[in-house]
Amino acid sequence: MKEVCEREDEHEARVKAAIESMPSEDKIAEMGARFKVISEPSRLKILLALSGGELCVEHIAKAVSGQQSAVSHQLKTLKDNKIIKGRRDGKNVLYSVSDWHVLTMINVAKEHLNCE
Amino acid sequence: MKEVCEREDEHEARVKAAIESMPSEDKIAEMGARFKVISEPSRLKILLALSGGELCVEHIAKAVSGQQSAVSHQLKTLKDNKIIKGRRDGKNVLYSVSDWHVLTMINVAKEHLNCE
DNA sequence: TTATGTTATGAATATATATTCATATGTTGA
DNA sequence: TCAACATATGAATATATATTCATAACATAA
Repeated sequence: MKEVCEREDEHEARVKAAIESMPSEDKIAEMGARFKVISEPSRLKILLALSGGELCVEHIAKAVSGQQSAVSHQLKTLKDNKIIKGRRDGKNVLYSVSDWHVLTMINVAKEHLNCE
Repeated sequence: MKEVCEREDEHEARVKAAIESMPSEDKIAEMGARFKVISEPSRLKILLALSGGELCVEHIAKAVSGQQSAVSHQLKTLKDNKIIKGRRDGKNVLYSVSDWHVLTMINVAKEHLNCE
């Protein structure tokens, strides 16, 4: 086995541990997909808006100053990735955050920003 | 003011609150950038590998089964976004996660996945 | 059923960015 | 200074996806 750096033993053990505990490609892809969905500013704004409670599409659009069509596309993406859920209420569909994990992550990210 | 849906008062109050507490465009862009950087599977793998401690570039490449050049590009992106930091150690550069917030987010995401 | 209001979606365009290859830069020891 | 190794980077290509416009689908009330 070729020596890679000055700290071969220490690093080699970590590489081994990393490989063994590395989630499957599928799991990683799914985790990444969640982060990616949250990462887009337009969707992040929607989530921040929804953190106060459920809203209908037009009200979401008002809250984020976006167009109906764009917001609807974004809502679909968020829903497909199980970040939010929707329920019909008469003519409207009311959306809300589906999981506290999402809000936790967003709050940790906010905190991260403030720590600098 | 035009009525938007059946729950006008409730929603209107939330829209107002959302707009008032909405972070600046810059802050949102920065938060989004962080999530985006973490979202790419190749970079997520690197972070998972680094969660066990610092590693040099070639060992990172081994841990994630990636090529040196690609890994180096990814490391630069992670570093530019303050997700990781590097320190020189002789011929090598050792990288490590720069902030517990990052690991917290990743762990919350893992948990989120397992809850389904 | 029709008119109206609300939300969703298909297609096109524009933009962003991950990866690769080739090569440059930087570090150490002889 | 030179040789060998480790890491970084520029440019090109390929791919992904956000937004817009136009329109479809759905729900309600009359």
